[in-house]
Amino acid sequence: MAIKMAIKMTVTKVKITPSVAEQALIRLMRVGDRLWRASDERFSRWGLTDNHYNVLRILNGAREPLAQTEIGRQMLSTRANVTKLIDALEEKGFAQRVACEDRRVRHVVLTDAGAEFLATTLEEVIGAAQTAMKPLTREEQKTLFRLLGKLTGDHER
Amino acid sequence: MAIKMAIKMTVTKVKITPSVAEQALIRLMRVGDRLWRASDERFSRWGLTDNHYNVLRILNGAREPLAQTEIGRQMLSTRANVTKLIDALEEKGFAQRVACEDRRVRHVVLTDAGAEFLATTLEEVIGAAQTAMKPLTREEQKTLFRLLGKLTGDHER
DNA sequence: TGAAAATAGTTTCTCAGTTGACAATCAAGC
DNA sequence: GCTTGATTGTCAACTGAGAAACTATTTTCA
Repeated sequence: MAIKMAIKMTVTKVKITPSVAEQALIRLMRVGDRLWRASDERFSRWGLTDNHYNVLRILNGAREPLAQTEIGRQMLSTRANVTKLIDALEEKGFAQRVACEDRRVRHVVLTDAGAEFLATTLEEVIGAAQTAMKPLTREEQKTLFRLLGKLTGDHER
Repeated sequence: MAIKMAIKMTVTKVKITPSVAEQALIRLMRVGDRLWRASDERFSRWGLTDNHYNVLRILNGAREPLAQTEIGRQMLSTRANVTKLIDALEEKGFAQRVACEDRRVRHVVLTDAGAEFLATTLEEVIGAAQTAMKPLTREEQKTLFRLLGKLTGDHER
């Protein structure tokens, strides 16, 4: 069916011919968004957000107890938000705040329960990553990794 | 200063050796997140979110008036959210709802003011995209685009 | 030393976005 | 035709994150 009312319609359009750069950028943001959503959905089944899980992984990877600020820095989040994330993780028994010499800071450590949770869920999380990346060959995955790194200067590390 | 209290610390750790797939996935989500933040900050100067701007671009690219549901579908957002986005854009005079034959649906069109806003801001937006993508050569940008498309099946379109 | 600046964490407020319920309208099947 | 089921948009309640103000500490340096 043709749309009839389009006769007196505003036809002012801005001519946009997206450059390669912009097309790539848009697709990148789009794919990232989609992945975040999928990830969020997965973790919500465990009553967590991906950010909570992220904290657990960071704690697990740390050799020493981390200050909350440091956690926030690693995950590009604010101190205020870290406070809330740790509150929730403590409530669940997955993390614990411990005192620090510097009485301003509170260190956070993974509890045994937190480690166990990580261990039991890890398989699924990794599996999901594998599935998400499956359309790409191993070489392509490496290329993607390298290009993304180059994009943000991370390839130097 | 060494941390002393680490003596009776929980040392339970889960051994995680991230696969190539997972590393690429994490970096992808991370980069996407960073780009969204940058984008959000840019648009906030105009009193908009990137999603508002996204709607404007979608409207601009459409040949016919779009139903709100269709807009939501294109930008992976919910109907309820589209309602609020359009409310805001109408308030600003950048978009307008028009009646439709099917009286359930409300079509949305870009107004002249909206088109003008797009035109005046486009240069900066495109410039920002160019800057963000600058670390990659044109070839690499294409590769990135292709790989991302392959990842989500978009390369078929 | 002691006052000012800096830092860590918390709290409060706000905001964009999602979920779920709802009314209005259309489509399908009997 | 008429009723049942789908679809569209809206509203209210909730959620997660950010910004700014605040407290408690520590550091700086005059």
